[in-house]
Amino acid sequence: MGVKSYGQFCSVAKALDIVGDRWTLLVLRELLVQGPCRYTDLAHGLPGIASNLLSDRLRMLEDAGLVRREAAPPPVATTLFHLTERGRATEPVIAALARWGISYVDSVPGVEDEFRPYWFPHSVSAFLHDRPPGTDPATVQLITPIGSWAIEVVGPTPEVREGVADAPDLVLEGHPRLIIGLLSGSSTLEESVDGGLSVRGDAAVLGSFPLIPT
Amino acid sequence: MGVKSYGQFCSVAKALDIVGDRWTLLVLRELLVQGPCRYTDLAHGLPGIASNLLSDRLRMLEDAGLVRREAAPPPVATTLFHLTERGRATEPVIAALARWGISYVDSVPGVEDEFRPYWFPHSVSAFLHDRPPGTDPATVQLITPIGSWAIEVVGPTPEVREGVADAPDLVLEGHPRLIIGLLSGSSTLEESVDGGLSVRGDAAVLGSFPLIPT
DNA sequence: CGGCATCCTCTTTGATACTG
DNA sequence: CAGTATCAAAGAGGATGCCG
Repeated sequence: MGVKSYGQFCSVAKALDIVGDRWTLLVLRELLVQGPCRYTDLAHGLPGIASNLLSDRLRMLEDAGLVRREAAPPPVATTLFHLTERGRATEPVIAALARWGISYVDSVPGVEDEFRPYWFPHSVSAFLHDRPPGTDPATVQLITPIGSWAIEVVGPTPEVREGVADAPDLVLEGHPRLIIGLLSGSSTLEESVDGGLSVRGDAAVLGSFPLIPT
Repeated sequence: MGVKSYGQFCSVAKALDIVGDRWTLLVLRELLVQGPCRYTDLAHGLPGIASNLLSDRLRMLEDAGLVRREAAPPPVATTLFHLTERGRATEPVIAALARWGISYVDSVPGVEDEFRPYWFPHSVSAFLHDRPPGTDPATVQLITPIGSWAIEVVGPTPEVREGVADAPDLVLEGHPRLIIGLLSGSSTLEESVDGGLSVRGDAAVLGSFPLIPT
């Protein structure tokens, strides 16, 4: 099982020998954003995966030393899948993919994509970057049908946390799709409002907002 | 052609919808490290790829706007495959994979991997990082059967260039495998010397060398 | 229920051969 | 040089069954 090695003396090829199979990187994404998972948690976060494939992928990741299987104590009373240190080290790969892929999230409108609420803050933080020195602190509150999150730019690294901030400079309310579209730059503020996004507060904050430079 | 979409509202999944197919990221690697390529240059840099697959991948990358096909003027007189801006933007993904995969390059000793000399400096630079302020400048000369490169740490970002430096602090000579093993930390200096690496000069330079922290 | 294993069909791949 | 064409083998997807 697993796919044939590329057989190249190149670290990119070697990496893909291990995590390049279909679904593998998404299994790692789930473990990164959900933390330790039961088998069914993983299956739920990977809609469409065949059960035998999830099983195969977990075994391969275990063999490669990226995932560890642990029998959880009574309250859970089942096996949990954990990332090892080496598995957690794939985070920069996932993050790079998340940043590159953000412009495509909005761009397949006809298809009804699956969605899990806990993916959303991860998508948002993927295109925040360290603010340049001298930037004013700012808080942007996101309110969606599937949850609320606050982006807080206080220290050098912006943080996305679940919940509602005290005195946000800006409140964006609407479908996650609209918020992603606006923050990623694929829609203008005007287009987003036309599409149904509610914008309250100081929209100028967006201008100085620490997005990833496109 | 191409693999079925994951159908997830997640930027990682969207990215993998486009670059997640087998061979696709390696085609991008070739275009990144070789620059604009003819079809046969790509085929040569991707040993083992079937011609129809290379053809498919190039068409998919073109359709997705990552690659542009151009008729080159007379001296070349054939079509060249270029990366677009969007294609070049995958570089952080490739780099993250290269860094993560570096520890596996050395670890499949039995297999005879394919090798292309121009991959080597790219592998080396993948695990160099910006030096901390106050680090002394240093030059390390690499000499291998397939070429020589100099790592120069002068400005904040180390540079790998082809050729021979004037007065290197350290010279490492041997098979690329040995050098990668040493620089990536998977072999000690002693093991590398035992394995046939020749080390001349100030080996202490390695200690202060700006490697990616493991 | 959680964690698979099996069986079956369909798509993608790999290898080789051939062409404008 | 830059692909197509063909075909066998492998992997993916889907359904269902099993076992603690």
